Amino acid sequence: MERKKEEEVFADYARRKNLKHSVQREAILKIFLKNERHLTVDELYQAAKKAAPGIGFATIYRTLKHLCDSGLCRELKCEDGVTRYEHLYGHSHHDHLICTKCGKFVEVVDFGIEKLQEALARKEGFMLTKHKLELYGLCKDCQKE
Amino acid sequence: MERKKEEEVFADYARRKNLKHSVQREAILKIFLKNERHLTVDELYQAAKKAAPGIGFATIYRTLKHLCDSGLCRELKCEDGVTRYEHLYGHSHHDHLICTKCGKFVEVVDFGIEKLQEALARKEGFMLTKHKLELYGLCKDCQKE
DNA sequence: ATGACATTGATAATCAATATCATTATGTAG
DNA sequence: CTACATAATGATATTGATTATCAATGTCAT
Repeated sequence: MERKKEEEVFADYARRKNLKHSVQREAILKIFLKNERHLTVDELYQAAKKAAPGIGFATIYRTLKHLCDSGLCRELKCEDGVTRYEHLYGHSHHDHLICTKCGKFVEVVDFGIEKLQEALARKEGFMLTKHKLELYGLCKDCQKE
Repeated sequence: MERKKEEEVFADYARRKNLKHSVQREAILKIFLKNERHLTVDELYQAAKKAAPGIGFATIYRTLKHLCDSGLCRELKCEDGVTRYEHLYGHSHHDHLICTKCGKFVEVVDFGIEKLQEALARKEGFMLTKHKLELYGLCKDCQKE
């Protein structure tokens, strides 16, 4: 039972949605797939301009929407006001550990925390659908300076 | 060792900053203090208009900035894109349990979770400074419908 | 009452994200 | 290959939230 590759997932989505090909979208997709980092719209735009000069922000936003719809990508509204995009497909649920100095993002999970969250919600009569946990601090390297 | 009242905290701040009085700011302050709920800018604006007709959004924003500076208030950027303002003074750290249907906000704390967060961060070499935990789901009432 | 200066509201400006729209590109059917 | 339907693009306008600007007004110590 092998998992489909991200490229395939998007190809399926494109077929379902009757999307046509375009160098711009392919460029953006390629950049997104090559980067496991959490990219901002601007970073994506800067990188895409190299492969497809003249590309506009609208196309970046449009393509990101497609990526999210297809299940490959997830929008992350960060505390600093910047919106970042992370890989979703094949990534199980996780939270984020974020360095407030260098901006490093680390994906973390703790089943203990997850369990306690459930218990906490139940105690208040809530039925949980999702949660968002972001831990901010200084990473090992940034503590030295 | 009694704790100062919120009114006093703001008065001290105003003195420090050489703020002058104004009916508008006093109206906003009064509304904020009377409401323990998590208010949006618009709710505050609507309420303030009754006490000070002709008041502008700029004044709401300016006053909220003062309230935050003074330590009475905290800005909360929620997942739904709406910015809310909550009471900070005298409120120890807490997280939020949010109903995605009716918008109810419940303040919660769980020391177990806090401990595990610390441990998790330590394991990754991070020194935590703050965190943000939001639990989304349906509250008891909204589950019935 | 006066002068220094904080405050206000209207308005313009900014910033991220969306919508509009004429032009261009893609792909399928002949 | 051509034609046609339609998706995609980029420029530009628009929106919504927030901030900056500025002339007019309010506050307050003297």
